[in-house]
Amino acid sequence: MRASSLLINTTRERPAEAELTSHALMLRAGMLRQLASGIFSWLPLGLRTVRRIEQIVREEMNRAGAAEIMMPAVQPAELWQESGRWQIYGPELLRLEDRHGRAYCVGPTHEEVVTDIARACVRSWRQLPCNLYQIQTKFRDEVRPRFGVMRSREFVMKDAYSFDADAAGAKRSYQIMRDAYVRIFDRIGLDYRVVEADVGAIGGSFSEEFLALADCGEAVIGYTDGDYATNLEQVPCSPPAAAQRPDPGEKMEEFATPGVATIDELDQFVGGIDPGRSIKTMIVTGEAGSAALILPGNAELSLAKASRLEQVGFGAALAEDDFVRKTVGAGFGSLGPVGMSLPVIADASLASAADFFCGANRDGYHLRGVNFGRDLPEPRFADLRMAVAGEVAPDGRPLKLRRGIEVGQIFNLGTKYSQAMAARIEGDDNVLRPMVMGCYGIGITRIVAAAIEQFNDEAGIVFPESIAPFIVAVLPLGKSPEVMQAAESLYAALNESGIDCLLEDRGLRAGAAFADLDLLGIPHRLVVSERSLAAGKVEHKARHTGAVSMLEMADAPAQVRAMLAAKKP
RNA sequence: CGGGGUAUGGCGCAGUCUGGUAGCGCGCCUGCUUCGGGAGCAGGAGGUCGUGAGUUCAAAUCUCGCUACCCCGACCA
Repeated sequence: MRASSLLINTTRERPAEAELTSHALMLRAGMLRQLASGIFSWLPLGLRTVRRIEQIVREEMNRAGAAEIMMPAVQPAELWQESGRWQIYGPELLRLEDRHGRAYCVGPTHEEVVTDIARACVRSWRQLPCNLYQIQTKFRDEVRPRFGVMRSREFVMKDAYSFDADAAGAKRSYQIMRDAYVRIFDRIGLDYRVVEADVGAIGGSFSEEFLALADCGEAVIGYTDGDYATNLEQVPCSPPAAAQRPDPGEKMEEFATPGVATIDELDQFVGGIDPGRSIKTMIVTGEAGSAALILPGNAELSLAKASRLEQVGFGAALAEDDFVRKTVGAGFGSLGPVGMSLPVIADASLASAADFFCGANRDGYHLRGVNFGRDLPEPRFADLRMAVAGEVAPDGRPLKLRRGIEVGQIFNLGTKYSQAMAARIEGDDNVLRPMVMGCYGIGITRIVAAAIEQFNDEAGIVFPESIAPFIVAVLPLGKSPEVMQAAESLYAALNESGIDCLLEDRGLRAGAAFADLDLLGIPHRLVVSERSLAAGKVEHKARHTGAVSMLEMADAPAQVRAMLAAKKP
């Protein structure tokens, strides 16, 4: 392509609305334009990178035996009512009506539609396993979109769905997808980790996330120098050293703590509490009900772990202020397990706690000298807290933390949707059973942002060859016909040899052209000038390393090809 | 949904307190000179100042309402 036809629109200044480096660079490079909150247009350069990512994904999905389909973005409410999600999905689902007053939604995901296809089209177990995928625009009405395409409302996703006759088959399909994902992210060149993840509301038995490492990521990975890596909220905490619980040494007494609402304030107020002896109480509500969870004052609650409690159930969230006030009779900051009407579940690390401090369930008061078994019933203990850096991970090594951007997630779904929507198949034993499903997502547009977050420098984007909008840019310097002619034929030769090439034909001055090409992140730059042309050569510069070398003009396409080939694994 | 902020040309901003000619930088157009790391000079185009009402002789500026966008929090298969 010629730069003159690409509507290249770079800016020197960093746009005010961009928080993240990647977002700012995408806007500066003219890849993207925001239309409304969380809704973007992709401009020619940006779209080329999107398409290159799609192509890698498509090739690997096809290689893995998945078949591409295209499902509608707008979906009838009936299907969602059938799966039950019309009621439970919440405001993130964009709902609308057609002219006849019939209800629809803009698809945030496609389990319902694909299950409908499978139940109609899969007629024999002999057609299984079956894996259908699409690359398509999704819409999720996020409360607060942010960080450009990192968390947008409309985005491009590859979603795949596998159907198997039984659990063993589903497990094989899952593994095939997992392998495909590893190939995809390796080919793109992202620095990423595969971590065990929460199955969340989508249900199912097992899930892993693919996280691109980046400080701006919203997920935290707990990992070790060994193979261990899990989403932090799922990392099992090392069991407490089996200390004997000391006998109660103090009498329980209530004392006034005006204005004290946090553990830190309590600590200050009392004048220093042993970390193990202050307890915080959090009221959590999920699908199954509410419970009072107590944790050491310095620990953080994992809502994912709370969701696994039978008393709480899926979707655990901190209870509303009103609910707490009505149930307990006190507000946040004065809650405690003594005399609590809700089930009390204690973090395992509290098993040996004695003579502790906690809220009194009366505003402005706390209790001291509280002991399990004496002042309140012996609670049930469970692993509730978020693991912290340095503690012993399940593989015995010290736990480390790193942030990551979720670029893919794969689920073993089980029969949640096939059961609800009667997507059944008769086995070779003449018994009708729901198909066992898996679903597999990749955030195509989010990968663009994640990659730029990983690959940039002061001058701009440093795209890997895998997803760069162009592999090579040919830049003629000077206006002589000879230079233009040489640049044109070099451009043609490169294209002919199958290398995606940009001809920088906008007639920019050298400095401006260099700056633009650096900003756009094109991996290889070939400069044709009168100087080099006189020697029959062309100057090559690698964006990644900055290394400059002179190539024989006639030989340049072959040499560039060789450089590309050398990098392939 | 709670808290904070912003809205002036394609982009970044000043002007608002103290009402009176809409301004600067980048970019864009024309010309001349220049031409290997964002050139110089000269000339020029482009804005119903988010929106609706009000106050006033007069509103970007003051008052009230609305909307959009950004940030923090909550939320997020």
